[in-house]
Amino acid sequence: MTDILIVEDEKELADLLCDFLRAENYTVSVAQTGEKALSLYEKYGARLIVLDIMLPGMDGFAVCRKIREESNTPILIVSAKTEKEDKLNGLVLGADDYIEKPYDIDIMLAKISGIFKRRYAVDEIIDGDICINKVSRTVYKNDIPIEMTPKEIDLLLLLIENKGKTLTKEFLFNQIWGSDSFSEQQTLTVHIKWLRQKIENDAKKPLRIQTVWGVGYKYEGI
Amino acid sequence: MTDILIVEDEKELADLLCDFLRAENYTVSVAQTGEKALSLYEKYGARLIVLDIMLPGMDGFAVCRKIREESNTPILIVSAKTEKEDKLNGLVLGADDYIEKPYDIDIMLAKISGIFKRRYAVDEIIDGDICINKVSRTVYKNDIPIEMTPKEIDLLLLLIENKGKTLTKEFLFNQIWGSDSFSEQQTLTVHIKWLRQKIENDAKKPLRIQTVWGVGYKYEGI
DNA sequence: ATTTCCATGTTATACTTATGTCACAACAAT
DNA sequence: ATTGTTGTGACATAAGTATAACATGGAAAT
Repeated sequence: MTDILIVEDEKELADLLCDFLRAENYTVSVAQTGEKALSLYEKYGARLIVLDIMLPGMDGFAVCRKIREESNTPILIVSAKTEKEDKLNGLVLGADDYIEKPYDIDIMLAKISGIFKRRYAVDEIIDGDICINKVSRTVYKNDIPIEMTPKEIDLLLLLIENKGKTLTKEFLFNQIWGSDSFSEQQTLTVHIKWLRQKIENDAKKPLRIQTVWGVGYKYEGI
Repeated sequence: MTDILIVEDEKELADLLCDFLRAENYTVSVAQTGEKALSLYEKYGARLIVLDIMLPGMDGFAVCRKIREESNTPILIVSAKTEKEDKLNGLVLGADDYIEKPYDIDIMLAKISGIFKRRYAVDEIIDGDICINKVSRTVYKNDIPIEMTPKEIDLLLLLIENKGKTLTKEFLFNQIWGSDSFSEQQTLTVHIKWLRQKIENDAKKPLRIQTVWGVGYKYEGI
């Protein structure tokens, strides 16, 4: 499935947006007419549709209605018209958000990332033999539940949700303990140690939670 | 290094922006004149400069030019003038974006976060057979990971992100060690040496990190 | 009330790695 | 050749991290 389907007849504008989105690791496809959009959607689906209202032939409203007949795929309406009726019309039709042309590219990106977050946030994270359920806050290793203290889960989630990223000790500390906390430094390393004992196969040679010397820690996926 | 250096003579405006940015966890410093800005930049560096054009004394364009002489740090121009020439001037000078006064704070924040994403969330910098992953802070040569110390990575990044530009020893030193550091001179050359041993094909004839005699070093792309 | 238990912090110490310094060699520029 | 600058290797030290053992304080159990 494609992440984002852009429906826009101005090719340059579509391409520009496309570039920015791909730079943020979305997969993107572009349709220049409503008809094309529907057929692409039929064929490949999409997680989000960025839909210009003003289209040659079949207009954006019609596309929106058609898509809503069969799914709840989020739709972000783009329109050059500033009239209120459009805004209303779009949202009533089931669009999830609205942006006016000409738009600032950063605002557009922020809106899109917001929609993805709200709509596609996951509550189960799996990495190798580890599985974390964010809702129940339970951790399984090889399907066997592991007792975790709140702080441990917080720390693990923070690391695993930034898999591959090096997080500074300061950042980790502020996120878990709050920047106004008194305790420091060693507290973090001690908790890292406990976490390793629970999730690493060999706590002596941690593969998952790796030390980045002088900086912090990072979680490496398996 | 500071995240954002605001150059703005209207103190209230600067403070306001400053507060918003700090709330988003950027570190911020403010300069009210061009001269102050340059000296702050020399001393502490910055990841982004938000630069008002209309300044008492040395104007924004001059500041922009000066900074461009020694680095590629992104610059966001702020201007009350709406004339096109400004826009051009600013962008030609190498500014990365442009915003008009009075600006909407949300747009400003979106632009800034956009610049940070595009510029610093670039995971990978590739140059020939060298690949640096900034988020995980790992360096690969021919896909083989190379062990790097924090200072080495900092130094390499600073050089490679200003590819082709000669960075003075003083600038390099201030950026990596901080201008208040005691140690000096030889420390830098020693670190350069270590870096060369790790990334040059022939450490005796360094191609990437070139010595600019009497001035400093520059990274030459392959 | 008292005890027990457990998550969490703290501290001291061993250990590992990075960093800075120095003396001297090599080098470019004049 | 002389001078100032840069490169090098050996070494000392500083800084960061891991670990174990212990302290604390609140919640649950008795």
